[in-house]
Amino acid sequence: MSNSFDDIPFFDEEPEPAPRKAPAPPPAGNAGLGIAARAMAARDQHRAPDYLSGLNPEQREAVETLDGPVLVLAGAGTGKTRVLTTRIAHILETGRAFPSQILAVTFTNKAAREMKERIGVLVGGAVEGMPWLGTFHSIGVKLLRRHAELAGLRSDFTILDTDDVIRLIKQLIQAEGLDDKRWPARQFAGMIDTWKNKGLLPADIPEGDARAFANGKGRELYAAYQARLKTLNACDFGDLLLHPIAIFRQNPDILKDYHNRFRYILVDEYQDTNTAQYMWLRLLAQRPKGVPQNVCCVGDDDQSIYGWRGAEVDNILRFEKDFPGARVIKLERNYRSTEHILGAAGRLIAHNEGRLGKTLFTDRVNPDDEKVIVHAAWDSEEEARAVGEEIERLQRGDSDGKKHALNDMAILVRASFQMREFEDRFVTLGLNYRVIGGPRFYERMEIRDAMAYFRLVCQPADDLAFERIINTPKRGLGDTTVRYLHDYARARDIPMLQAAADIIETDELKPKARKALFDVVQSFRNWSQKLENTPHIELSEQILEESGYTDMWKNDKSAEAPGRLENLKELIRSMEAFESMRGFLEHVSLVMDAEQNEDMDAVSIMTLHSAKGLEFETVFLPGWEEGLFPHQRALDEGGRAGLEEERRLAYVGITRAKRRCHIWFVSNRRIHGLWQSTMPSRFLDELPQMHVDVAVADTNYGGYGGGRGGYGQSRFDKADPFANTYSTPGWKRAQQNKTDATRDNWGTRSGHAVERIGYGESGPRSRTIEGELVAKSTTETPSQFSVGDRVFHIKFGNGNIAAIEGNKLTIDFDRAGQKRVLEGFVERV
DNA sequence: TGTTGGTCGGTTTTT
DNA sequence: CCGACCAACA
Repeated sequence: MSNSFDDIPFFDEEPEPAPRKAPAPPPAGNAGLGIAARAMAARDQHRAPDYLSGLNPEQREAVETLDGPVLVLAGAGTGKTRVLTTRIAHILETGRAFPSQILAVTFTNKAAREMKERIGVLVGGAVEGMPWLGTFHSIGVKLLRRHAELAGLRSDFTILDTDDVIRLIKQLIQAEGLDDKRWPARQFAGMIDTWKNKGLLPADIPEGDARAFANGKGRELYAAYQARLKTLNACDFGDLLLHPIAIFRQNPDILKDYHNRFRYILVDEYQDTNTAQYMWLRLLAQRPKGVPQNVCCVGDDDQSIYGWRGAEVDNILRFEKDFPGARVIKLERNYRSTEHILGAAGRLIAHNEGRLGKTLFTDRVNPDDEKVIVHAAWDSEEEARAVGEEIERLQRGDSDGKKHALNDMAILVRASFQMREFEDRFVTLGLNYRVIGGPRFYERMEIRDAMAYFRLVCQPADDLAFERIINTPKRGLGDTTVRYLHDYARARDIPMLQAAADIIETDELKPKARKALFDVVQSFRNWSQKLENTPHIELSEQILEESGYTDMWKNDKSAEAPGRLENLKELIRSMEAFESMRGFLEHVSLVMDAEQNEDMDAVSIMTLHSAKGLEFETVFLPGWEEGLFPHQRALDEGGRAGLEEERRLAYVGITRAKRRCHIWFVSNRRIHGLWQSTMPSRFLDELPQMHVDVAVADTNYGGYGGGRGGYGQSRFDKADPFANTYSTPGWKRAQQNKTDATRDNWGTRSGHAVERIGYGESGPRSRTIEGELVAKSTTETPSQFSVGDRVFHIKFGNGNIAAIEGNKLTIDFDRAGQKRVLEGFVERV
């Protein structure tokens, strides 16, 4: 069957687009001093081009320093994207390079899309001429399609998603005769990912890593995985970077071609690059001595929040070493936030060591600007309720007479489980919200199934797609048949679809299975033939109809079925934007997200991680408690570095706010089903008092607790409401360790609306302070309580102990019903 | 082949 | 405590 890839143009077959306004093509060989001089002259003599006006001096320097390496340290809200896009426009307008000679790399597809749009606006018109603007991965695919054979692949290779990868690894683990329960495929997929992020091939992985998995067979398993990918004519995401790196290293002539091609290289979000990306970049950016390395990296070390998935902040920290003579430009003038927000964020991030050091400032100071407000709530339910009320207040315009749009507000959480409470609350309030992130369109089961059909039509060797849909819908081709097919194919080193075609010629299978398989094979033959001459939309619909896939969902009576059918329609609709089925598949494998509905006015709820790069008038930051934020695991696993990354996350959160930033913490949170008392986040102590207000009693204290010790005014009555809470060993140590860093905080902390419920002496909840673990001490000491004891709990009131397991008590409360709580939080009455 | 019960884990996510 | 996922069943 023909499997040509003619519809994907290779770069050197594209006609060179003429520069839009540039008078002459770039001079070959030298760095174009003549043009530079002319551009400078043009700038000095005439009015600067429109696109340069309105840039501040630093931005302008970043745009106009075209020769040699440049590092732009762009703080939050300092116009980073503007610099990047204007710089590209400037390169084009001064005729220094054709659009196809600029390599511009982003991390997300969204960023790439936005950059394209904005360059289009600046240069006036479409930017189709920028074929090398994209994510590391999409550019990687392009390179790899061009040189696939050098990586042992054909140019029509498939890109596997995580789901495929896990299934494949599982097969390999089982094939090795290993227990896939003991050695989970998911975990190994994670290990491979980590290795590939570091640019490590099977031969390169540390011996320790290799031994740590699959009875010491880690390395073999990784090698087997790579081999299997090759036979499948497939690669995973990591390979999109690693294969090009290997190709460049082994073929200096090819690398040289690209050196000649890419006159200018730009990298966005440089602080998020991992080692593999760094290696890739260095290969492309390096130049013989004397030839300027026109590489411009833009980033912010203070916003590096992806260390846990392999990003190396170090890449940005050592830029000047890597590219000698680099010009380093700091953008510190912030156009987004009020002085209070910048002041709070700046003081917080100053607690990190090992930063390049920037201080954001603004001179648009307004005495009416609200300080950052810290609120205390009793528990997460009250937190959600109070945030909901604040949102409604803003919406109505109570406080300042202005009615605020929900679109201008966001709730940024540390962990996604926090979202639920807000969603619940907003549903009851009838408040529109949208969750950003979460499960994505192309990850839905029905979409993946449909895509598997399309993949198999385009790429008959895609065994993973074959196995996914061969019995979906049910065709009576169960495990036994599939395994037989699998073994048959592996033994002869042919694709399973081919194996199926062979087998139906024999009488190996039972008549029923044979008939079913025959039908499927026929169908695929039919569809593959139509691939070249039938419009892809029509063919796709046909495939889903004829395969019985849509019928399967039509006959499904479950509640989700109609939604799934709707998604399938949406899938077909989204294909219209593409020229061919292959083009569509490529897009989807790289761009996993679908557009969000922006029309509705709604509050956004998302994690801090997905908020990077966004901005909102008002930002709510709930859950600032030790253990949650900074997250306990970040501290346990990352120590000081982990803490600093958490702090950067907090910095990212605060700097998302343009005008209003409300931070919340609660005293009680249910973690793994147990009610736990929590301490306010240390980050709160790191905020400067002069930019922060503490909201006093701004919530309705409903709930339990009745009578005695109830949550209300009384909690402020105590001479020192922190006496109990802050008597844990960890806290004491933190007090001793206090440096000048905390001196400018809120001093005595007493006006602070908090009370803890730690009655018992340092309960079972010691924490980590400054990266030092004070163990999550669950030391099993015999309980001081017995079943039947009458006890009091500050949240739930009085009750009787029904059961005791270690330090966990099950208590029948008079008013709150049965709850499980840690014994440190109750006292005998 | 679909249901059920039992176990395990429970931060962040792109491509 | 709750949900996802997997193995054992009817």
